[in-house]
Amino acid sequence: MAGPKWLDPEEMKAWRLYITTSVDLMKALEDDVRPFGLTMGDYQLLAMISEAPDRRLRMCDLADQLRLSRSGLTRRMDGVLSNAWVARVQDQADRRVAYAELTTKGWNLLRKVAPIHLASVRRLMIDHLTRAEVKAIGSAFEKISKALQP
Amino acid sequence: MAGPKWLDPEEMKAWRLYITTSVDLMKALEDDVRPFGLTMGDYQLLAMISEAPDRRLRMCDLADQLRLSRSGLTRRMDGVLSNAWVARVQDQADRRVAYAELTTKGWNLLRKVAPIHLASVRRLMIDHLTRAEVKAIGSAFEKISKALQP
DNA sequence: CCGGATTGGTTGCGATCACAACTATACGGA
DNA sequence: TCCGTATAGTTGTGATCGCAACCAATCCGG
Repeated sequence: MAGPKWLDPEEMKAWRLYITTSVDLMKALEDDVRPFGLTMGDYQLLAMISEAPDRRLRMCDLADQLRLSRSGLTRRMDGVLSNAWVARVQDQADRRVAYAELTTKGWNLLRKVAPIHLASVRRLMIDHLTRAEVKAIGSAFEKISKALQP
Repeated sequence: MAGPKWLDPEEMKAWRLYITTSVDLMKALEDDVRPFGLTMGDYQLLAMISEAPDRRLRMCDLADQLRLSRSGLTRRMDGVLSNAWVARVQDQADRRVAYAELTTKGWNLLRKVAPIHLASVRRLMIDHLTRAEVKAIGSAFEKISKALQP
């Protein structure tokens, strides 16, 4: 390991601000989607499905992409299913498989909320950053992500 | 608001990698402290107290710094109290106030775990970044943090 | 010095989510 | 074909945490 046991002041500053600010940022984004009856978890689920072919995704792929356990996804689906934003579609070929499919109602909701959510991301984060900082965050987390892949 | 409704590709890349990688990173750090019987929440609580004068902190200040609600902190204290890492000390002057005070046992644990935790932060995050990226993350989250202050 | 407002902290309750155990389906080698 | 294994998803249980309601102690205006 290259480094000493401790982080130098700049590393410590980056680490601490990243950790504490991330929590605050998430709560603020949560506040901005709540008026639509959504949690950030719901929003991310809808957004993820909306980008898949036919606006449907296998449950287990969805769980992986959302960083949820299988059971976590089952429980989260309860909410979006009962609101009829997502429909459950059983695969005919492999009957173990279920798809989560965005309904028209879900799609309409997402079209309404997405611009507002993205405006929040801008207002709370992106608009405060220089282009270089945006790029640095992109490249930094890309490397961190790759290193985490095992 | 300066921007259009959507994020441009670099902004979107930064945003998405930041969001998803942060979850993975937290889980990996969680894994690294678990062998010591700690959660990251416990660790951050101990670390926060350890830096305060006399290694004690008022409950409500601790809750604010940890981004926990009052009740959330009460519950989290249950764990560290029963492990005797932290002691509860009632303030004599203002009898509403309780302090969370690091015990010798808690201090010894923290001295053992801190280098290992910080090594994890290095290995999983800092060591993959250039100095410029570390600085950019520091300055970026500093600005985001300031903008979030109500 | 008294009564209302404020502050500090806990408790009841509900939401979220992970782990382990379970069911059901599909696959693959003998 | 058949059985062992792997894969997809759900359910029981327990941990974490926030909100609302609550109690206790302090502060403050009159």
